[in-house]
Amino acid sequence: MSTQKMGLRELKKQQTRENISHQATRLFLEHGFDKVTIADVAEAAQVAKMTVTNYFPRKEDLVFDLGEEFVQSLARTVRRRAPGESVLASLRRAYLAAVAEHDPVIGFSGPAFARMIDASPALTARLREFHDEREKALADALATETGAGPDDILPRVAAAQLGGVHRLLFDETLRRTIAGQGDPEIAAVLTRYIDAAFGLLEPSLGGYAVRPTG
Amino acid sequence: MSTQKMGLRELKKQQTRENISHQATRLFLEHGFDKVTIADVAEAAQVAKMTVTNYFPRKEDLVFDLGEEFVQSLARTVRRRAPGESVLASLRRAYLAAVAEHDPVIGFSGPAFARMIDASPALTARLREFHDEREKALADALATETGAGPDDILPRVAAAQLGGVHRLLFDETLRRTIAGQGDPEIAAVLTRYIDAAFGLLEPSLGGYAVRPTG
DNA sequence: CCTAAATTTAGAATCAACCTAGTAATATGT
DNA sequence: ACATATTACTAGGTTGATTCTAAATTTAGG
Repeated sequence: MSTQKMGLRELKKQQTRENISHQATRLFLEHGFDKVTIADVAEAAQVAKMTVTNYFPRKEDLVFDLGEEFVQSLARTVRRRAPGESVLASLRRAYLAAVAEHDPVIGFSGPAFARMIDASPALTARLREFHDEREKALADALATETGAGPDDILPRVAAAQLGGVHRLLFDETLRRTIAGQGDPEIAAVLTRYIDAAFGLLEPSLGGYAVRPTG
Repeated sequence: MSTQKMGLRELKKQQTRENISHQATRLFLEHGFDKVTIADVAEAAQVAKMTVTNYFPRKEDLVFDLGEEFVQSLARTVRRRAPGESVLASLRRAYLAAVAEHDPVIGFSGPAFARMIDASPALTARLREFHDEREKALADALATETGAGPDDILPRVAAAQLGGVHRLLFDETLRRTIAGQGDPEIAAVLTRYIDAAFGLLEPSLGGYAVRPTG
């Protein structure tokens, strides 16, 4: 990931990718996602169109740099939860922490970015896909953690409920950001919403998949 | 909706639309969604390409004829629930009924159709969008039913949980259909899954939005 | 029959996505 | 250091969904 142990070739690839991504983001925020073509991005980054497509197979990928991090976030939180902690408690704790630091991964991406996503059906669809992947990753983690079989539906139901809450709060963060509210204000509201949403899940999931102590 | 009180023009439009949809479905099931072009559909239906696009703005719309029905189904069930019945109970009852009659709207669409969707990222994405619209429609219905304000998140959390379960069961139906299981067999499994999934929601949502008696 | 409105058509333009063959740069083995 | 194999990049073209236009056709309503 870092520049450690990286040859000249890897370094240049990193630079090319970053340059393309940077130019694309700049153009998208300036003119809107749909108004900027792949050719525009290629020209701004001084590379061939094909090079843009090589690094970012879909145009939407130019926007969501944190996609992989986003997809893995819930599954990772669950896997790393402390002994004696339930899945629900670990996710709630992690979410509160992310809210406190205005983490972009939960939606604190700034007004321009939020507007750009909201204005583009293609980006909204891609975001939906990420939510889906994240839920699937969580379901897999839950199945592994609880030793459930492939036909056991409980991990998937739990993942749907938990993923649903996270998606909801993400959308709310975006919505309020677009409405012009500041991050601290949104964070305050989210804290209350977290209590309502996770609190509702407490009776059904509070005792689910508590990691054994020791 | 019916052919009642319909002039010649409306009738022909209906026929044109049905013809296009029918030819498209036939071609898609035969060759796969991605292998058939809009031009192919237009040629088979003996109309101009533009006419296909006029009736079905997106290529995916040629496939999902029951889309609007699908989107409204949960909200309508909730609005029509009996006095004294909770939202959760009404949805559970409606789902069991749909399973019993192998309703296409919950995923009983036949192996060829299921495979077609599964094989096409565009159709999968469109289906995701429908799930999303359905959840939003349900959230609106719940907000109206409970007289919740626009900043009340409870209806949206409930809709996310309920919509999540429905999406899960839909996907499971598709998955098993693709795996070659017959409708009766799938219906039997679903009945058990319904108990597990709705049962898990019982403690959190069992008392939510019970319609007043009288 | 005649005119207005709606529908359908043919044709072109745009652009994302994909493909291919060739060129340039880097890495590797001697 | 040099030759050769890999890998990255480029240039150019193809496909197909989507959008737009103006013209032709069809229907509705006098």
